[in-house]
Amino acid sequence: MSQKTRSEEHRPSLDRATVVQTALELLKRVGLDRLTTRRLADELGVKSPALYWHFHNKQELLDAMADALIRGAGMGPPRSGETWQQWLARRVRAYRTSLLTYPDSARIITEARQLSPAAIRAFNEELSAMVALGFDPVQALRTITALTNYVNGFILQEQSSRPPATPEPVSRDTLAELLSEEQTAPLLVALAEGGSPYNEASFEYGLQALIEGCAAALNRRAEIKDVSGPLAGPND
Amino acid sequence: MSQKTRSEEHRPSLDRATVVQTALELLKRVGLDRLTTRRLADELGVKSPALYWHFHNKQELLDAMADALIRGAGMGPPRSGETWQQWLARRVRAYRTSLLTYPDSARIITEARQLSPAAIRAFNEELSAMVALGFDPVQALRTITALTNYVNGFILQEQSSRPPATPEPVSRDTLAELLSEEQTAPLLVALAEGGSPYNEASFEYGLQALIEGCAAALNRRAEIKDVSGPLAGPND
DNA sequence: ATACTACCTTATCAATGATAAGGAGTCAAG
DNA sequence: CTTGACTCCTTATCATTGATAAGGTAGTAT
Repeated sequence: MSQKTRSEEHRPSLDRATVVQTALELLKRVGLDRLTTRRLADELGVKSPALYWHFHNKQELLDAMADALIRGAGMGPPRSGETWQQWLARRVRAYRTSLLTYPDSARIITEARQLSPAAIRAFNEELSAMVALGFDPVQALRTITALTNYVNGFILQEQSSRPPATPEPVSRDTLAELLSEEQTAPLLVALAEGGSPYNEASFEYGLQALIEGCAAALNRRAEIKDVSGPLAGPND
Repeated sequence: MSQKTRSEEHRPSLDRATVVQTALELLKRVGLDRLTTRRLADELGVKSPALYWHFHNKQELLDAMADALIRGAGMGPPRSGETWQQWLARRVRAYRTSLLTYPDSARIITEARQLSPAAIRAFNEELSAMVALGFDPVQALRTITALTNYVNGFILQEQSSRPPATPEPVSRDTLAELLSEEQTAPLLVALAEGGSPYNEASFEYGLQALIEGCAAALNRRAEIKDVSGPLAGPND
């Protein structure tokens, strides 16, 4: 009774995977606030209540979308010969690049309530790889957590300014007024010389800083361990 | 005609400041998704359309709330004798502590469309202080940006798991199952030894790493400048 | 008195997430 | 072949929520 050899015909037109896939495509075109259940149902050639057969509610669909976004964002083990710094930097860049192709993706991810077992397992795999590279588990988790929070925060801001509307929160002319005619206001100078705080260079700055800072913390701990007990792992 | 000596009576029961204040109190009690215009109006002893006299739409109210949250989150110049590392760390901690008293505050801030001139000016003040401490404007902006994005990302996750419901995304027992009985899974070990990735220690780890990494970048640039041209600013 | 402005109310929308009830197809058992 | 059950979708219908239109009331200015 549980083993159901489904015949070829009457294959249900929907399943979770296709719904999620279509939802992501729709998201890419119209953004999160126009991603309504009706519109998505239309896209699937179906009426909106049909979605509730496959998902308890919209949040569950959004969770599944978040999961798909994360899993499509290039998790994976380090390449051979890569330092963990190179690996994690590559991974974080891939994550950002991937998310930037979907508007509001960071919002969806940060508001997701829970991820799939598969995603959690993949995450655990990464921790294992880090441990293999010399991290202890707590540091590995905290390092990934820090990186993830940084990227999410960054992308969130990057995506919150609508592309068609304002490339920056406020136009530069308006800013000049606000800062009371001082053309030497550091904010104006910084924007003129460094561009938007949400460009590639700005992203790299924080990413490198974070990774470097984690490396420093890791080295300190390694030294301490070396002193207190020379049983430490592969610390080159 | 513009100078209106308002008589004592018939003082309008609402103004933006009180609406924002009441909205923040309501937020603290019920959270963002129950912060509806009707409920807020009730709280103010008024009918919901009255709000639209003071705010164009709900987003504008949320923007004002974001602004109030930011301005109440302890911006300010460094204390005398403080290194910029100490100053910024203190500032970021105060920001987090302050935001954590309001549920969903990070969501409100990251989704805000624009801040008030006052907030922008305050931000510019901070950049000025950083420049006075040896930053060039671009680095100052990028450093603050990085820190802000990290904190926002962190708090967002911290606040996304509902306090009454799940203290962690998944319970530890469930996790154990998911990770296929391996009690040595790094994720399990890390959680057991280091606690939730959204606790104080985890926050401090990333904060310190980020600040330290920025310091390293700053030092590198200072050295380069020292070599290429000794015209650099107040550099110790 | 008249007109004007500031501020709020009542009535009403449209959009959206969600549910209830039911129908059409498929399958297995008798 | 009929019956019942299960899967998956539809039609009808809600309740909630942000928002607007139109109007009223009280002061203020002319």
